[in-house]
Amino acid sequence: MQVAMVQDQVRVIKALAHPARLEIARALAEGEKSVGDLQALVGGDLSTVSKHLTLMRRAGWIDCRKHGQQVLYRLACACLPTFLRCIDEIAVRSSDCDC
Amino acid sequence: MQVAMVQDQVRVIKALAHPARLEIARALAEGEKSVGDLQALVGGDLSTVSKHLTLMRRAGWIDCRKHGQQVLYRLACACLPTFLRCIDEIAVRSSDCDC
DNA sequence: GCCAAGTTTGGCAATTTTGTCAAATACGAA
DNA sequence: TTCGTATTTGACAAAATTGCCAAACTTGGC
Repeated sequence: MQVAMVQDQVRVIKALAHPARLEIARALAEGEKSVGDLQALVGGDLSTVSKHLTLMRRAGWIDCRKHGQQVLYRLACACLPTFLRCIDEIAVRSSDCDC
Repeated sequence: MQVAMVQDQVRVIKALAHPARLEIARALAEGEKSVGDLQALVGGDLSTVSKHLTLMRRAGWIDCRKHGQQVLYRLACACLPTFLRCIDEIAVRSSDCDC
């Protein structure tokens, strides 16, 4: 496994390793949303949300398109549900016993 | 989705969001290994590797057992290959075009 | 008991990530 | 063009993560 490849993979993982970004990913799994829509969901400054989205887009998780004044974001990968199922499974198990 | 649950999920994701930890996970997918074995693989200080392993264990990705003076670590979840396949797919796609 | 090998823990500086404000940009409507 | 809404970018302080060293455990063999 090449170093550059591992770094890309880590960048992909880090892009979801944040509460707001994980919630954004879940929301986009249900359909396209604007930056404002997502801010209403996760809170915080609009510029913060915009930066989260840039990060996720650079990593490859999401795509965007312009629609009037808005920028609509949507999932770019079909494997998110599978990914989340795996995470959920482990999260439930680890919260049972934090020894 | 509850706040505590999201935090647990983020902890699980973060546990693989590091080059050394991702390589450790891949290595353990092939079988049990000691801390020393893993240090030989990823380099760095032994204590650093040990801390990575503690983090991954707390998150729920791995388990360990004592065997003489050694501590043998192994994967605790079956979904790692699925997880990695998803990450690889996105990593390959995003490295095509970093616009 | 004592020693050596293997591992973990505590402390701490260096680096990276995060969030907010202000300013800049993009676009449609009047 | 000018205005108003939507979004992005730059700068910077606060917070979290990382990696190394030294010291502390733990276990098996003598």
